[in-house]
Amino acid sequence: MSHVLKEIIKNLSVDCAIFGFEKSFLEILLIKRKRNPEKGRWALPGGFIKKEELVDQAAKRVLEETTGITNLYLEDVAFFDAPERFPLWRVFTFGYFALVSPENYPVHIGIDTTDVKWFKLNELPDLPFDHKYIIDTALEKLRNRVRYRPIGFELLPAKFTLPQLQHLYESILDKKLDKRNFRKKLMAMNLLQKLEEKETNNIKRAAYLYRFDKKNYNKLKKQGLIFEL
Amino acid sequence: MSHVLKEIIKNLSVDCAIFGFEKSFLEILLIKRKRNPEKGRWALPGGFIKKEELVDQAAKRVLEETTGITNLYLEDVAFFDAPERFPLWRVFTFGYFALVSPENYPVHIGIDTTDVKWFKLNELPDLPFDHKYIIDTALEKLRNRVRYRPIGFELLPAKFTLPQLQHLYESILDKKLDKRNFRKKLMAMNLLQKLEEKETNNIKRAAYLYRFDKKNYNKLKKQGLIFEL
DNA sequence: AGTTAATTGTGTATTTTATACACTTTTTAC
DNA sequence: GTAAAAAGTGTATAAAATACACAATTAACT
Repeated sequence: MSHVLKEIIKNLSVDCAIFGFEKSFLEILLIKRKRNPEKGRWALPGGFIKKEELVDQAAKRVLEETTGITNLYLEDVAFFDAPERFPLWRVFTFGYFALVSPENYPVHIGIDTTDVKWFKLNELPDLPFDHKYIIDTALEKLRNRVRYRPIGFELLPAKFTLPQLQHLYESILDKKLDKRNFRKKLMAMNLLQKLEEKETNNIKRAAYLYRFDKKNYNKLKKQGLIFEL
Repeated sequence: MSHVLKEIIKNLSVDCAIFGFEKSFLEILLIKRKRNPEKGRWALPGGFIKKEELVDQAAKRVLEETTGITNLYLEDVAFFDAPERFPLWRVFTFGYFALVSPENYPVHIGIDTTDVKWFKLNELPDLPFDHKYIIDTALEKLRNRVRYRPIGFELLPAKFTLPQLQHLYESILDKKLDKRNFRKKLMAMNLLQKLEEKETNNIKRAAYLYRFDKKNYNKLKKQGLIFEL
């Protein structure tokens, strides 16, 4: 690797808001900072952009370096430019987000990091910089998305129940949905396969498991009817 | 003005795609560059961000300095980060856009500029850097907007005809609309006032003039049903 | 074993919104 | 005065979103 490739751009960074859907709850991935400023605090995975790097690439690299997550499609959310957002000098940051099934993306502790953990969205610790604001902005984007795209289907756990899925949508949209209408719309998309199995370890009545129907999804995608998250 | 306020950030700029709607056509405002690189060519109004400045402010300032347009609400489109987009060194740029009625925003030749002119979108000159791509991206954003917001109502000329307005929508969406359905939807919004006057200087049958009903617009806006462009 | 409580699962009727579609009126140019 | 171009106008149909209630399953409790 050449010297140039290692050089960073000191006034540009990326921060990643990785949302996870686990057991009906919407979560977010945070890292514990190894260095100052804000050493020891939980924060979004982030880092500086390098001299010859595209911002998208920087986001992927930074996420991998800090959390071990690789091969994830990250989407641009917005830029954050408040002059005092970083205390030492002025840093503009690009916010990125993704929605994943945590079981598909095992994490490990990376560089500049002393811990990595999923937090339920309503149990967030106090975050440094403008990271809470970045998360809120990313959530806002997720909410807009979910209205007109079958979001997150590729990112679900292999098997899931409809109540879980509805719970995910309700978490994202922050409102109750009608069970029958939700299912009707889902079924109309023709993207789910009902399995014979039911969930285990449940209290009360067990729900049927479904899996995502990749074949149909790819067919629709070819026709341009569905877009990648 | 302090020294710091004048200092620029050499690797960050803004470029403004200002769309105008004049006599049924969608146009864009370009400036002729006074300096190298690309001296003498038509390009988007743009310039570097200053050390203590928000990006939104930079966009407003740059637009005013180069074209004389003041007091215009500009909206962020996207960032552009291709390493070779600026030939001399690496510059990230933030694209901004607005949709205006040119008659409400008279232009004059500003700094670093030898000319300012509105160009019809289908009669664009060859543009330097990635400016054509920035315009296409801004148009894409405009197209998405127009679907679920009564775009541009505040920005129309004081008096306009429905065929003109329909033409605007058709230009943005790049497709024909049904006259009756278009009017039905418009009228349902309750945002237009029909005037007694008709347009002049016309060939064939003259169309009635309408004006934008600000009172109703503000009422709806207070209820959160309408958002600023 | 029977009862209670929690959760899953299922269909229809109504309202709202979007779409398709054709002729008359006005005005200018010839 | 007639031909040509554009403005103006309403209804019927299809599609999509919404509102709504009860029976089935299972675990926990007595």
